[in-house]
Amino acid sequence: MATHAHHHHEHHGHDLADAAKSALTAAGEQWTDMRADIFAVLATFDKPASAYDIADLVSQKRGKRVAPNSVYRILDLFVSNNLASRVESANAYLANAHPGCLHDCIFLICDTCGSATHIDDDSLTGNVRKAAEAAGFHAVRPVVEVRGTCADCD
Amino acid sequence: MATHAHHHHEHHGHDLADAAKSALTAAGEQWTDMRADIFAVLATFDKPASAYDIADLVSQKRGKRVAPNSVYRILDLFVSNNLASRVESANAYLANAHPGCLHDCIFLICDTCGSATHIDDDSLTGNVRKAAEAAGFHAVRPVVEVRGTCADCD
DNA sequence: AATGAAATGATATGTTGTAACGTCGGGCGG
DNA sequence: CCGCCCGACGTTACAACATATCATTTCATT
Repeated sequence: MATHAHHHHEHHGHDLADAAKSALTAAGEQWTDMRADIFAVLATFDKPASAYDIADLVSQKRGKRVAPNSVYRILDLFVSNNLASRVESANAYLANAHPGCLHDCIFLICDTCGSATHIDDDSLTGNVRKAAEAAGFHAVRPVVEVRGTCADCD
Repeated sequence: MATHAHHHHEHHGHDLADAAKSALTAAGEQWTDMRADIFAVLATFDKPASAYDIADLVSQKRGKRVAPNSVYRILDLFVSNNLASRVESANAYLANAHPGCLHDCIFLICDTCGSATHIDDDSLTGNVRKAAEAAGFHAVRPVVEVRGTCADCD
């Protein structure tokens, strides 16, 4: 079973945006309007959002075209600072519900409805890292994702 | 430590192509020239190969353009029949060294040299599946990949 | 205001993946 | 042998994802 010593808030809505802002500014980065808008849009998704999805919605919201380019830049920044994660098997991104708190994330992606849920299991991802190190590999970023069907779609 | 009860041959070269052919025909699929060529090319890579890489090389080999389209079709077939795996975090494919033998694979991908090594640890991937099921998720395909640096590049 | 650094915009292009439909050839019933 | 069907492959077009390059804006600092 999963055991991790610390406690998480799961932030939501405005609260989440605040936490994101705090985490980013704490890292010495700016919290600009553009970044706020992109984070806000990303946070509305319950499934992984592609950079182009986000670009479209932010463009609407601003009444002015925002190029994918800009979105990618900011998503990369978010990922670097744990405000968001990239879901590799979906070429898409998810807002992190507890920004500033570092984990190796595990994602469960439903192939039917597309929703993704996030679980933490540090012992499990720790074992993944250990297995890699045992093979003489220096693990930097474990990618643990599970494709399947969620409880609702079963 | 990893434990798995059965034993693997690690096939190589012609031996590997033979094993692939056997596995595919055993599944009721045909082993055509095109499929043989694509498998052969894929097997020459020690790092994940993109469909386009493969298309280029097979085109050379045949002296006639082979469209990515065709390559994807055949790669999908290979993946379905465990002759190859898709490396999600690299958008690329690897030949499976022991075709016909079903595992949840773990890949270690070096961000420096691009090489990928494959390890099996059924207890580990089993735990990933268990963690997913515990969350009410029906796991079909675990994706466990580790980005980092290999022993040679350290 | 002038400067310089960071953020964003604009444009182009590269890479990855799929859809739709046409053609070829081998097996099979007639 | 003939016509038919079906699986494999070809061709073209396009959709989706991602990055490169350079210009412009913004804004804190001087």
